[in-house]
Amino acid sequence: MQKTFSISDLAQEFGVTTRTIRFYEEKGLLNPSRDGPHRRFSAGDRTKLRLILRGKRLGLSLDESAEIIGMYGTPGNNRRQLETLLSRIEEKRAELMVRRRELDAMLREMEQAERKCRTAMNELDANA
Amino acid sequence: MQKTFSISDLAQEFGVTTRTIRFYEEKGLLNPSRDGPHRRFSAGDRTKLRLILRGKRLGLSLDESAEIIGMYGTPGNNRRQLETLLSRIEEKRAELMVRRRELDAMLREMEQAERKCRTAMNELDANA
DNA sequence: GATGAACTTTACGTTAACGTAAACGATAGC
DNA sequence: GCTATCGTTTACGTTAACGTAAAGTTCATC
Repeated sequence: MQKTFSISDLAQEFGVTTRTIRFYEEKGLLNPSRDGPHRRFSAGDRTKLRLILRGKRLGLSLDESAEIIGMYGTPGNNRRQLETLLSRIEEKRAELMVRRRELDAMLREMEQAERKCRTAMNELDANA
Repeated sequence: MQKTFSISDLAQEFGVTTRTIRFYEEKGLLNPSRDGPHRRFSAGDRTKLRLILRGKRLGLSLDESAEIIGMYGTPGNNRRQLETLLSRIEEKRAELMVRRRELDAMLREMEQAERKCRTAMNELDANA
């Protein structure tokens, strides 16, 4: 008795078109079950969609998001698989931390631009 | 006697092709002067290129990067212009802060995945 | 003065991520 | 039984951000 979602449910909730969702399925990022010809999305699919869209906002490609999502599942039971997974996680995490630093730098620069702007406005006021 | 850079200087320094740099000029993101037919890039151009490429890594489009770079120059002297600029800066800054929160969330999730992975490995060790 | 390296312009090609349109099926309400 | 709504598949179109190839120029150097 799990809750499921239609394609337009998800499209509306996340502000994307149904075409987008079908495209993600086509690429293997989503695996809805079928109710006749109609897609039925699980809560897991919904979560994946949320992660994909967040990844997009952060500048990740769909393939990158797929890779990251793949890291979230239950890890395998094989030693070598676990080690491979762990190193891939570490690698991605390092990448993301670099991005975070760059983002922080950009934010600081914008704060500086804002200060310059306010200073210029104050000077206008002073000369009025 | 300012230092300038050739197109291949910058291409090599930043690990992009010359085509990429010409493309950015074509789009108005860079404005090198000319030495005969050859482009001469100033330190300012170099900085802009650096900002563009950083923007790309953060998932910004070239147009978005251009907009942000435009915010860094010396602000105008007109009151209305200043107010417009200030609100655009504020808007972009808010956007970037949202991204930062999302990036942090993703990083936390990856740390969690890493812990799960390590736990699984420890269990393998224990049962050996 | 021929060669090679670095540069130029012009122009068509490519990939990711969808948009858009056509043509069709199921189902609910009037 | 007609129509509207929601879904389906198939297939070609579009945009951003370059890649790639062709054909020519300039300048140092052998």
